[in-house]
Amino acid sequence: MKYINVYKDIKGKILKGIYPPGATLEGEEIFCEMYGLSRTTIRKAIAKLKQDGYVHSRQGSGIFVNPPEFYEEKSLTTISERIDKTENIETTVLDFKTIEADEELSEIFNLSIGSKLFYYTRVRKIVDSHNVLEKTYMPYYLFKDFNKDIIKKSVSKYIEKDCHYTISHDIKNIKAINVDKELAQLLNMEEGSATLQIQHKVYLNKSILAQYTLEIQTKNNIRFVAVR
Amino acid sequence: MKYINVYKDIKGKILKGIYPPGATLEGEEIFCEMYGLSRTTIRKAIAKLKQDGYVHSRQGSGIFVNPPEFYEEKSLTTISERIDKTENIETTVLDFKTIEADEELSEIFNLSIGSKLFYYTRVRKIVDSHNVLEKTYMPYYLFKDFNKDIIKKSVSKYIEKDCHYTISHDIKNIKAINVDKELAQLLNMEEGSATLQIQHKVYLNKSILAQYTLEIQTKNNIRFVAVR
DNA sequence: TGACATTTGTCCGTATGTATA
DNA sequence: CTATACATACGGACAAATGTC
Repeated sequence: MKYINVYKDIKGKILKGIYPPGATLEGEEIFCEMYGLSRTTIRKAIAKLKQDGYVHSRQGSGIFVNPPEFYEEKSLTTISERIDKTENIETTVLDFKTIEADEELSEIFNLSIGSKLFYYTRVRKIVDSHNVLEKTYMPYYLFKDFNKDIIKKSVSKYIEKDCHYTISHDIKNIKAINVDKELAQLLNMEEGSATLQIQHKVYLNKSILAQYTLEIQTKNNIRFVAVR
Repeated sequence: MKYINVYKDIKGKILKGIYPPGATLEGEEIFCEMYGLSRTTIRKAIAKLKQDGYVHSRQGSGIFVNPPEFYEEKSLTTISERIDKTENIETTVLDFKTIEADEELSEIFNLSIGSKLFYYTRVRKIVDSHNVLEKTYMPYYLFKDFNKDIIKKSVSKYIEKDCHYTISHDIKNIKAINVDKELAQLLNMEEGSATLQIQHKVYLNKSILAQYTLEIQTKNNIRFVAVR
């Protein structure tokens, strides 16, 4: 875990402005001496910095600090994930109950029609930012002791820490939708206007679907940065 | 470049189904013998396979082939980039002219109002798939010999190969919009319905904006996969 | 429960290739 | 042309997680 410390150290210096955007970093050899580590380890740290968009490198030239838009708001951080990092989120649970799967849901979860599912909706307000409405479905047979308190906190923590499930991957589909009457009222938007809907599926090992969420954000915008 | 050959070989076998989803790959040591390469090199190839979503690995366990949704349609490949790979695109140029920057454009490009810009619109039909409408602006002072023939082919190649500029990065913003009358006719969509608009900025070194594109796709859907 | 072999992860030192200035 | 700096590659050693007996 030495390389991760180097990564954190350099990342911190970039975020603090000690290495400003456009700056040339010390060469790999210098870093080796500075941290007293081998070049392999330094390069692993640099590789992670590159992967996360903090720096880029050119052979024969050097390692350069990227401008902030490279690493801000990257890769579609929907709110679900941000909860673990900042506590600047107000959560209101609107609804929580168990329902029976209709045809659509049974197909999504690959369960028989009528199977029990947990269903909840919540609004999350990112302080000084936008609102998010989430509608989530989770199969009952996987999460028997699921309850309302968990929803106010972090559901993903519950899945991984309390239930000891391993989250394998998630798939997000982004779509434009017209705001309906219900949404318009809840999020204070204009009926019929266009907004982004994010469909979010969380999978456990063996492609078991653990969570199906529809997210609507009042902020009609998602940004990506790609480095050549 | 040895590792990239290994990468391509294994990737090919995954795509051909020789390694089906869920399969366990040969261990690293076996690969070393098979390809006659060191473990470092094999690991570099595996690392790239992991990065591109083809496989994942667990310490103490092995290297496993991911299901197709892990590597399909990843990371928002807008059409602009796909042109280099497949020739299955029909391009129709609808408009090509020079215009003068209004307030909005002058701000986007950081130029004074009235500066000359190239402007073109084109429709691209992905064979057996969907349509894309692009509206693009490019500053005149950077691309004096720009012409209609280039637009029919690859503009990004023109920027890099012919003009010898280096593309530093690009930023994409996704937004939901209501389809207006013009769009509805061009792309055979319903007026007022919601669809995705991708705003695409291409930057050269020193944060010079070389290209500003608004893209609208008839396919109202973008997918992402993230692996834990 | 514990011991053990297997497999990936991390790390070191060194050498050579290649793009850049 | 030369020096510099990153990229690729080799081989070896130990750590940590996993699965099995």
